[in-house]
Amino acid sequence: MNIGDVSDLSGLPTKTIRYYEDIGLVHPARGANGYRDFNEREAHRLTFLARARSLGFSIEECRTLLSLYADRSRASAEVKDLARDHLDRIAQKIRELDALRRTLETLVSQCHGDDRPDCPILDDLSGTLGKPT
Amino acid sequence: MNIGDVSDLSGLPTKTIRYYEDIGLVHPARGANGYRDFNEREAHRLTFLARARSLGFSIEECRTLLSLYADRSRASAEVKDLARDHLDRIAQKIRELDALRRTLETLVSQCHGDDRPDCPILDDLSGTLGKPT
DNA sequence: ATAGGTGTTCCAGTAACTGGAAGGTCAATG
DNA sequence: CATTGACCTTCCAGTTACTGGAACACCTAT
Repeated sequence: MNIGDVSDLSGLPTKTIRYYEDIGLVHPARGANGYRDFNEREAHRLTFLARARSLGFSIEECRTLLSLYADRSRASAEVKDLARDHLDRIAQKIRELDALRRTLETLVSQCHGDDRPDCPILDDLSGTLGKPT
Repeated sequence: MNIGDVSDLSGLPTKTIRYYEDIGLVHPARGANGYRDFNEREAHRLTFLARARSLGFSIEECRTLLSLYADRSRASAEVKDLARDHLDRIAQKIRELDALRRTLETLVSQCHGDDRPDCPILDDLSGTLGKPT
């Protein structure tokens, strides 16, 4: 398969696939014309990567997941730990964003938002008032 | 004030402050020795930036906010619009992360996580099963 | 004089791509 | 056979918002 085919298959842009080869996540063979030639296994690694990335795993986590996937004797506990760490980070990020959202909502609701110049949002940013949050 | 002083004041690392000067967010004067010399106004801009960044506004949004802040005649509606756009993006991000969290939670809960090799998480990533989410 | 704590510049690296230029290859058509 | 257009190649640069480090100047105090 050429790069365009695995791109269609995996949903990853060709640019990204070439990048993944650069950083050693896939190892396609090369045809006589210099084109990359993906076999089943390499194509499968790409769909695996696409899914793992869409779940928010970092490239390095994906690298680990791929090696765990290739290791037929690894314990599922290793994978679960990685996934749980990732889950914790996501949950933490959500909490942070939610705190941010609440602060911003308060500020936005306090700003009358008309053509007058006084603005509680800028007042907060400039620190001229006791800060909320 | 030297850069170290405004760093203490604003909570921003000196590296970041130099970077902010590079990209034109602050314009400190220079002393005879070549050291940056921050007056009240420039120091204030830095605390403004620190707060705006901590609320998740991008550098370019901060640039806009600073100019709106400097413009005594601007309408508060402009600021409110910017803040609301930002709020919308945050809310969207939260929704996405939450969907991710739910998917991962399902996967993690399905994995027995012991020393056996079979693992629903990897199965999902490899696409050998109907995908949840 | 010297030591430590500042400050300066400049270069490179981070994460994960993305865009674009310049050019080679392939399949089909006229 | 030539050409067209889609596809492929490599390489370089840019993105975001910094961060680290090297090499060097300066300032204060002992």
